[in-house]
Amino acid sequence: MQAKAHKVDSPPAERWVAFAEAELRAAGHRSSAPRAAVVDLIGRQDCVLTAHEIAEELRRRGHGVGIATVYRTLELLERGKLVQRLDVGGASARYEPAFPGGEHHHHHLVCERCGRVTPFEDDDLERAIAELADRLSYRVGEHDVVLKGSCPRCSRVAG
Amino acid sequence: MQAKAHKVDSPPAERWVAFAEAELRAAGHRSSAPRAAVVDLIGRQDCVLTAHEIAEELRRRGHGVGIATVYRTLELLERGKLVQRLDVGGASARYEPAFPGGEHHHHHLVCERCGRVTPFEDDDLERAIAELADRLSYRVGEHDVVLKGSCPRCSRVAG
DNA sequence: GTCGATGCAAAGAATTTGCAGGACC
DNA sequence: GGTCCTGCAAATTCTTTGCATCGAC
Repeated sequence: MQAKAHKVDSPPAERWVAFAEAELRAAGHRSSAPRAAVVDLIGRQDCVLTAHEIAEELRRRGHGVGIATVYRTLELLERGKLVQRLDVGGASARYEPAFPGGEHHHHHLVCERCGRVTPFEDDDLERAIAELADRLSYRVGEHDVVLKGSCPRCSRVAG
Repeated sequence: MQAKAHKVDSPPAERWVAFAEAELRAAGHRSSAPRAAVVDLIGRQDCVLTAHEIAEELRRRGHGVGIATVYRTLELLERGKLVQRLDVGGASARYEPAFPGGEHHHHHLVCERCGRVTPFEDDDLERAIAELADRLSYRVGEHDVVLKGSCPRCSRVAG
């Protein structure tokens, strides 16, 4: 339960991609190669991505997609709760696949030195948040806790 | 412990303002009216403010301060750990006074409907985070948990 | 054939930076 | 009087939007 506790079991990419495409279709959207490429990339990445990173990676793979299309697709996915948007404090927002019913729900640690984003799950934290929400008479929705700190590697190197 | 649990005791503004000014001075910075106005406003506000809000409020009070100066002052304060920067998901960053030694440490709830930001404290959450950090062999620094949801008022109005 | 989707480029918004002049010590 | 600070405006970066064109259904 030490250094590898941060490794959340990798989400079933294929399942999410199929699900997301079906949802978009069901919502009355047409299918298209650029959009499919974006959805596919998001589903297969294990780390959170920025819009720029998505566009860049697709270009590298030869399927150049306009940055506007990337943003429009992300907005669509976010509205359908198919992706989770993260604000980890950098200039740009990051996105990751979201599963229905809160499956694979997790949070993130951000290393302030190297910028690495590490997912984690924790039942105690979840419970604390739930009790908290009751007490505050606040309805907490799809919360995402972003903790900032220094990852093991960076802590070792520089205090 | 119900609807008013979100009211954290208001921070001692005067004390923070004096402390921040002393720290800046000690760090070798000169004093100036614009910078003092920014520090003073941050210290007296009970809610988190954006750079734009700070500039706007100061202009309203007749002490127009250039937006660049506001940003430069905020950066200075942030580097000295005199303010805490918050990314609550909007377009712009928000800032609030920070006290030495983690005094008045708290977190925030953000209402996704009305945008209101509400501070809260919670020992259980704090404990869960501390244990978590150990287990992950991650060194968690000045963490700030931002929970998003729907505040009591908005929940009552619209489901 | 209609209407949504795309890509480019322009528009916007937030933040940073260059620079000339002014203020502090 | 030298150096730091300020304000303006230009530059950057991220994101959104207008519009003509293309493609799915």
